[in-house]
Amino acid sequence: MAWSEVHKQTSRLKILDSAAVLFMEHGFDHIGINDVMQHAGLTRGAFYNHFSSKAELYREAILRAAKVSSEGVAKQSNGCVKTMVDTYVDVNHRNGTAFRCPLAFLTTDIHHQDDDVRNVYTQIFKRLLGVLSQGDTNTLAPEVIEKSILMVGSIAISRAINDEELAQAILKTCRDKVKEGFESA
Amino acid sequence: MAWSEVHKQTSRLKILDSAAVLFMEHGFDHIGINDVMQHAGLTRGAFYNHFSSKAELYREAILRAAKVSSEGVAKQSNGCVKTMVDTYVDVNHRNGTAFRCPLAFLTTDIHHQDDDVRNVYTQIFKRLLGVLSQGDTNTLAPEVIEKSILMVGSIAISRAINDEELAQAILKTCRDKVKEGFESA
DNA sequence: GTCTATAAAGGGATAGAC
DNA sequence: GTCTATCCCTTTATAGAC
Repeated sequence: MAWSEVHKQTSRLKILDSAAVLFMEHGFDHIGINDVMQHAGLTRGAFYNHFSSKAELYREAILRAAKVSSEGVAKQSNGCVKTMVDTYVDVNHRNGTAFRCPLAFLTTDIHHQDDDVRNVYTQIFKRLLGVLSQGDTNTLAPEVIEKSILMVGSIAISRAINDEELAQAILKTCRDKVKEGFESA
Repeated sequence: MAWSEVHKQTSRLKILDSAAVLFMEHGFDHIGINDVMQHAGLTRGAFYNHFSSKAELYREAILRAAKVSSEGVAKQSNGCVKTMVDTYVDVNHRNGTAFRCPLAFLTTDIHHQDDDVRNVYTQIFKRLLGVLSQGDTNTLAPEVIEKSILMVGSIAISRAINDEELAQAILKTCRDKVKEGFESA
């Protein structure tokens, strides 16, 4: 690959990483192209050499955030599902430290977006169902669905409310409930 | 009360009802003052005789939507908690027909707002905990928290995903789970 | 490939007539 | 109290120099 090609790919990834962090934290409408490019160390004009629109950036940023998020969880949990749940349903996730799962950070934002974005969200949710079903082919078993809603819902709702004590209680309760039935490492 | 006073209160309520519907359905950023006023049958210029800012309107609209929502649920359920859950965790709620609970429709929008808005959201959530605790003073019992997350989370997440079949499965599973332990009417 | 400059559109808020 | 007209700022997207 030529130098200019490498340079372009590097810039693209920087833009994508910045977008992933900023969109998850502040939502689609509160982040402009300018914010993303400044965070990436570039200027606004260069954006359209990498993405055709803000909407396209959003789609790719969600996938990027999901990748970073699932890799971050996997790294800490070493394949143990109970530890994975502990890492996901945690105050550090709620506060946006380390990683930010788009399922929980963008829940209601997604409903206002077009079908392309909603498809991406749906695919990521189905991946979570796959992980929770633990090899069982029935990803729609009641326990699997219930646990997925508790995981995503507890993070999303604990982020919305303005009461630290209640937020902590929500996280602890849901964390314990989701871990029920999984084998210890 | 003088005629002009009555007129003003009538206009104010029309604005508030329009704002409640539009904000719940499309979110804070996708609805302008103009949209709200047109929906209410008025023009933009008249808005600031009733509210001092868009943010103030948002706070009041959330409270209004919560009131409409809880009254709508109560009306259909006649005091029976199981029926209340059936009405709330339903595809008609998911699709925004009839009523729209701000807890589930604005979950991630709220995190981006100021403390006043987040306080309102938190108070509404605590009211739900009170209803689910059924007179028991311990609104932070694990079952109460768990049920509240399943109710709000199932509506919020089923609205985000783009797969009708999965959405229906989520609603049915969570509805059944939340009803466990409550007495039939 | 990245920069500066600018076009074009949208929306919050205010002024003043009636 | 409600209307029309307007100010002003933000933001997406494009044009053209280097």
